[in-house]
Amino acid sequence: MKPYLLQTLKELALLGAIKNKIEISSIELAKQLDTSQQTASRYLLELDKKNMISREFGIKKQLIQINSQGEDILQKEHLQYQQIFQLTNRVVFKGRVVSGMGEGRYYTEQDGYVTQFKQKLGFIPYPGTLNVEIEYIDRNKLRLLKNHSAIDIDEFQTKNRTFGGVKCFRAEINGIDAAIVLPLRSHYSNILEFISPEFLREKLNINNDDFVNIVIFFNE
Amino acid sequence: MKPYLLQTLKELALLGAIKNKIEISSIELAKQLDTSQQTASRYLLELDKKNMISREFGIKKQLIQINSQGEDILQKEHLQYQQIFQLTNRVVFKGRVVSGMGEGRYYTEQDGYVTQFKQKLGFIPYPGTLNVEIEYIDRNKLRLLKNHSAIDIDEFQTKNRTFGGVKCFRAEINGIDAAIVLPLRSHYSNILEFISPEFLREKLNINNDDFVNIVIFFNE
DNA sequence: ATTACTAGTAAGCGAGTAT
DNA sequence: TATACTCGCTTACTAGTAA
Repeated sequence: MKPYLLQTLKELALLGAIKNKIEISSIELAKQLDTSQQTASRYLLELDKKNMISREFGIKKQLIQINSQGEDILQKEHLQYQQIFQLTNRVVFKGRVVSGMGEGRYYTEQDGYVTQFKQKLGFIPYPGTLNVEIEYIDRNKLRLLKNHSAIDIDEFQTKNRTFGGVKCFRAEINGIDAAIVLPLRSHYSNILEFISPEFLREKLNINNDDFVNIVIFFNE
Repeated sequence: MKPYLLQTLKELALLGAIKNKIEISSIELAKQLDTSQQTASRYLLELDKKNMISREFGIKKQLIQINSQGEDILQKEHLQYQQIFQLTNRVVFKGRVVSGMGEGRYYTEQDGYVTQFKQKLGFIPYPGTLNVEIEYIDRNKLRLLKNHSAIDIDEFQTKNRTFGGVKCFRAEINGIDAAIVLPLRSHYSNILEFISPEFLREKLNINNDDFVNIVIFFNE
């Protein structure tokens, strides 16, 4: 979708062309878009050709209505602006499944963690973590995790050693409820570790190198 | 604001560049925008020149943050999408003050109307109506008034004649509370008639041909 | 009145490449 | 590695005007 066509579609929507036919001449539209009559006419032809709008010609002006395909595009755009300004209680990532070092299983089976997961997240994790490497471009968003208060899993002792504290956020991976765990004493990483009551690889039917969609939720 | 610069700004915002500096190379941005590295670089130069973003150059990539001017633009855009999809409980017009035929005063002083205005709108109107001719382009939105349920003022009889029913909507004119009255038995008009507890021409300090901003509210 | 074609001009694009 | 310049090519724009 060319940016100028999107703007044109938005302008038509603002004039009420989503649910109704609106009566507008190319010169009026041109004035709204601050361009020439010829350009407005061309935009309408392009939108019509792309099946974004329907047109009817009267004796004088034309009747224009945005059809479902055009409305979809506007709604997607709206969603993006909501993501920027409204839905700051969540952040969206894309990533690729990678294999862990096997240590996820060791940690997620420690009683000291398990009881806290049960209490604070409401589930006992399936042993092991699913590791997802965040897409290069989305790594900028990782710092958002530092700015939001997490669900804190406290450090604890066994007779052998100390297990460090962990931060958690509720999350979805390909639409399935899960949580991410961020060890407090670890440096910045591009890999997120997921825990879930179920075996995610099986539940989601995913393997290494598969792409997944991730949503992370912040507490209010 | 050129449409493609707006799109670029939106993409940067989606990557988190509103509150944070994000680390992004021109080639990464190019991939997001589905264009070439050179074009992405040029867009960033243009945005910088227009003071929409701030840039810092590290050894490798650049750090980019959207500044307040850029954020304003995005917020205006967001507002427009909200107007399209969310704030359908209101509609916005621009118009020009015109003189009525003097009959507004006759009608707004009829007891049969006054008591209903008091009861259903909560105020006794200042005698007379303020007439506003709706901007040509905004006339498309007038039909929205037909699709929403109004505050109904019933018809009534005096010993001399029958006064017809009227539909009302709460409204604002240049930010001041008022209401519009639409006679049921009248054809489609490009002129809206306002009533208000106060003398609007004085209160708003407006004369014929002055432009006014109108918001009309629908019940819930 | 309109819409929209033609044609000449301006703006935008990206491969190559300097830095 | 980056960013961003030059320059040839393409796309977009609008004045004039036909329909």
